[in-house]
Amino acid sequence: MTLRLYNTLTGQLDALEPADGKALRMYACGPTVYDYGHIGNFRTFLEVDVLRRFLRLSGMVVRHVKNITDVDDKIIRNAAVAGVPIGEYTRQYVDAFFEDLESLRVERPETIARATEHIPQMVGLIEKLAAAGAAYKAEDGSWYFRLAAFPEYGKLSKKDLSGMEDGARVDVDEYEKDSARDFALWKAPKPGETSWETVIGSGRPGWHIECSAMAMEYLGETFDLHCGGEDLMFPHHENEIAQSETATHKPFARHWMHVRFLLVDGRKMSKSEGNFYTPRDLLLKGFKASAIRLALISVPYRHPLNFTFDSLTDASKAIDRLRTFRVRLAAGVFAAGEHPAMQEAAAKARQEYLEALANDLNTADAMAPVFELVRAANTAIDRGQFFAGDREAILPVLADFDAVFDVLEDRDAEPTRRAIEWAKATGRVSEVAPELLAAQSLSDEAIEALVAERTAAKKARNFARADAIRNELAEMGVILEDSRDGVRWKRK
RNA sequence: GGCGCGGUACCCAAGUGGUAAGGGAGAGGUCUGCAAAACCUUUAUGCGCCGGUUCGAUCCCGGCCCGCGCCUCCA
Repeated sequence: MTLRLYNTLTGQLDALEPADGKALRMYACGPTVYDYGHIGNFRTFLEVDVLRRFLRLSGMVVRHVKNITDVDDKIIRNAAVAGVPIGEYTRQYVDAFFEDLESLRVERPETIARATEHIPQMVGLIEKLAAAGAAYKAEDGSWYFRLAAFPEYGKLSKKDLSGMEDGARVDVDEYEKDSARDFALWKAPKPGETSWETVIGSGRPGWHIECSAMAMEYLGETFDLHCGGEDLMFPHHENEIAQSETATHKPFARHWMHVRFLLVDGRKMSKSEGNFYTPRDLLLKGFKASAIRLALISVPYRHPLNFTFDSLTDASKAIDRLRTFRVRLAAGVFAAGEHPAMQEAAAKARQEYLEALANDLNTADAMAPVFELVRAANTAIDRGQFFAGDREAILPVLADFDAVFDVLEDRDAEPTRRAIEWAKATGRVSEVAPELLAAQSLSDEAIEALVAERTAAKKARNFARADAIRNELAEMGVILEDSRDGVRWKRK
């Protein structure tokens, strides 16, 4: 099914297809690793994950490049304060980033490109711009892009900068620019700063140049899709377009996708507002990784997402409903045959699910038919009108759902365990929810033993003892469900 | 000031020019030793407010109110 995706460049829904008819080449702006990623960052990465997963579910081959900005002013400053080389400083955050992506089950792109490993490509691009007269070197050795060289500047963000007077907002640090809006391609080092010796001089790359250089390195001068958070639209992406298209005289990305911001309690998340959360913070509070994932992707990417703790609780319960249903299907014993109505319901749900996603990745709309199918199937099972063939019709629908949403399999213990380990290692144990520590201390074997004891007590009609065990487990965050096929338990 | 977005039930949140998906929560019921899970019933004559277009508007147009984002580093 062809995805119709909003294209910032054209302002409309455009079909997203590989220009070469083979593989969809996409570039997504990744993190600047000067600190732990927060849920706002991860919303963007998760939405891009939804995109690539849907494309793959549709049978498309995807070549996805994600960059890691491992050199910039903040990194240099923070590393200097810590008294370590920038590579050492960023390593902890790069590692943490990948760990968080794994916790949130974000698929790994085909290529991860680190800025510090592509300095020659960036220098090459700057030389090319210089040769074309679009880049110039300032007295201190910094290089700037001459905005006047690219008349189409502003076409992505629809900004008309013609009225902007030169010098109206001159940054005092950048007095050497020819024009106030010219942006840095290469920054000359201040004393003691990390720098590279290159043919264009000593220094470090400006931010925008890395994405142009790396995207072209792996995807070619023109590629299919460029993604990022809405804040990157201007000036970052606009600058990428300017420098890339000036250098190649070819369109840079054909399609641009921008993920809207996540808000917390209706406000932009920021450290100073005190509403700033990382996935780790939430795991330590006792929220499951799968709930974080679902909460962050269940609102379509083009709408602002208002994050609240309630949204996590809601997501967690929704996941429980789906997981419980799947276990019921898997564990149930059904007679051979099938029910026409159920078969039809499954086919309809799958169709509606795929159509919703194909319509600009409307995840909220996509979930509805899946839940409707769950209810229909539960009802049929309750009434004994559900057959083995119906299960076979429904399981693929759940599989398609999970190919994108990826929350049905319970893999929540590991991210939580990792977060607790991290908290212990970094002196944050006080931030760990007490019930989480209690639950962690209870092994699966210990739970099984208590469940067995309770079952025995029930058989002896010693309900007081049975209930006592159930309550004890409940306090440790373990929920029991009696069923005809035996007792099921799960961690809350 | 410029650009843009949103205001749908108790909460979250889709959606369509023809009469409001889904999730969570609440209430009542079925089932159960009791629970849990599941199911059934129930919860917006209403989609910020006021006009207009239309046979008909939550959805189109205009005005207004409220909230938010970007325009500077930022996912």
